[in-house]
Formats: sequence, C-alpha cells, structure tokens
Amino acid sequence: MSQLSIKELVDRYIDLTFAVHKKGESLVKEQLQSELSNDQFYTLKYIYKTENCTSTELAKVFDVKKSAITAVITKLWDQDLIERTRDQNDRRVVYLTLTEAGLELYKKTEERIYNLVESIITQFEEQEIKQFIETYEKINNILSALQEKQ
Amino acid sequence: MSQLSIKELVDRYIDLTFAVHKKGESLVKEQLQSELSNDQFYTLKYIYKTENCTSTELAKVFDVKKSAITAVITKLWDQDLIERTRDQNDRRVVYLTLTEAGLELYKKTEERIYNLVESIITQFEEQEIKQFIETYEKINNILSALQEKQ
DNA sequence: ATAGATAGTTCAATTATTGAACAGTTAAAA
DNA sequence: TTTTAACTGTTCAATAATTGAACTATCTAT
Repeated sequence: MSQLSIKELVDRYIDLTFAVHKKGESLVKEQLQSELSNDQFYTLKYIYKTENCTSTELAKVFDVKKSAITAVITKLWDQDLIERTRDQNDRRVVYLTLTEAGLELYKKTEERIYNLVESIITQFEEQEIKQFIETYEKINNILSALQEKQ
Repeated sequence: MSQLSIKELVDRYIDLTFAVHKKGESLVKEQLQSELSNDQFYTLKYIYKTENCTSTELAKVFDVKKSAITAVITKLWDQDLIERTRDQNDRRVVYLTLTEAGLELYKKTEERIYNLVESIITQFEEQEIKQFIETYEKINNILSALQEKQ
C-alpha cells in the first residue's frame, strides 16, 4: 500500500465511523420513540442475551464507571424492567435479568430496530454484506487486543 | 438470502456496531490524553476540513441542538482554539475557523489518532480494507437517504 | 412596510457521568 | 486463625453535556 493511499484510507475510515454512527444512533432513537433511550435499549439487549450479567461486566462493556451503571440499572429497575438477584455463593455479586415487562418491551423495540437494520442490509448482495461483517469482526478483534495491552 | 441468515447478519451487525464504537472511542480518548474530549477533537476536525463552517451545520452533523453547539464552541473559543467571524453579506451567520493554536493542537492530536487507525488498517490486505470502506460508504449513503425521508 | 423565516445566543432544567467514600463479602497471607 | 488486601455494588456531591424556550439581530418575500 502506498503512503498516500494509507492516509486516504485512514481519513475515510475515521470520517465514516463518525458519520455512520451519528446517523445510525439518530435512526435508532427514532425507532425507540422515547420509550427507551438508546443506551437503555442496549442495556436491555445486553442483559437479555447474557447469562449471569453483572454491573461490573456492563461497566466494562459500556466503558463507564460502575456508579454510572448503578444509575442506569436503578432507573430501569424503578420501571420494573429488570430484576436484581444476589449470588448465593458469592454474596457480593448481583445478577441482572429482564422482568416479564422488561422482556416484552425489549422484544417490541428490538423488532423495530431489526426491521430498520434489515432494510439497510438487504440492499446489498449477500456476498458483499457478509464480507463486510467478516472484516468488521476482525476489526473488533484487533481493537480488543489493543485494549488488552492497555 | 434465507430468512435465518438475515436475522443472524442483522444481529451481528448491531452488536459489532456497538462493540467497535465503544472500543474505538475508548482508544481515541486514550490518545487524546485529556488535552481534548473526543467530541472536541471531532469538532476541530470538522472545522479544519470545512470551508465556511457554521454552528447550524455542526448541529446537523453532530445531531444535537444549536444551543449545545454554542456551548461546545464557546468552550473552545475560551481556550483560543477557534475564531468566530461574521459573514459581511449575511450578518446573522458566524463562520468558524481554527486559530493558529487550534490548528497546532489539532494537528498534534490528529497525528496520534491517525497512527492509531493506521496501525489497525495496515493489518489488512489492501483489497480487504478497501472493499470494507467501499461498503461502509454505501451504508453511509443509505443512512443519509433514510434521514432525508424523515 | 411588514410578516415570517433564519442564525446564533442565553439560561434554567434535565440527564449522564465521574470520583471518592463506604458496607458487605471473599480470598490470600501471616 | 487472624488480618490484610481485593472485589462488588451503592451512595452522593460535583461536573459536563444536552435540551427547550425565549430572545436578538438579520434577512427574504410579499
């Protein structure tokens, strides 16, 4: 790769990352219709798919302090969307799960987000979008490795 | 594309978007070393590359209200990093440009971010990353079109 | 002329996040 | 065994970012 080419690629990558993220979050927000904030949706999503989810884990994944997670969780807990259950073996740990109401709201909103993303993805040839996601996963792994070093 | 395959792709796309963004922002923040916040960096970057940049334009690109932009801009202006110049033909409009100090700080931080992104991108074959960016640009265009409709 | 739109700002209220201190619990060392 | 250190989650005050409404100044179209 020539030097010029790399600089161009880097620049386009940075700009695209920014632009796609902003537009994507804006469209997600529109779908959520102020029933949930974007981060609340992602929190429910993470709890939904994660066995034995804890605050510490959420803090790592969302890259915020644990006290911020407590605030987010408590707000969802106040709305009876999630449950807190103490581990009986290690009584420091609190596991987070969706309540029935939380699951229902999550499923409802998830469907809208899925439809949105599906409407984007299906505009591509299968091969192109699969290749894209494959490279995206490699990037994710590289970033994970970079953070490990930290 | 089979139905199952689409749902899988959608799910992986959503999760990757989230994960890559969080890790990316965290690494960018690390490079900025609290000289600038991430959004302050992106603001300087946008002003740097944009002829006749205005608050209204920034509000649209960053997807926040104009009053939020005023706050961001004023904070950078207080640090003498940007200048405000009134349009002589339309005196409502204020153009934003980098001061000498702003340009210097931007260039310094930009280099660190570029090195970070370059270290990621150069782990790929040229063809793979070019294809990735090409698809990324198509996604960006699709999202722009979706927002236009709104 | 005037009515309506536009650009940017101010300010109070809301929201999210941090950092430090804390309680309770567990694991490891002396 | 006792003590020390580490870990989990929470509270709370301080900080930062964002919104929404009201406002000034300016421009455009009729």
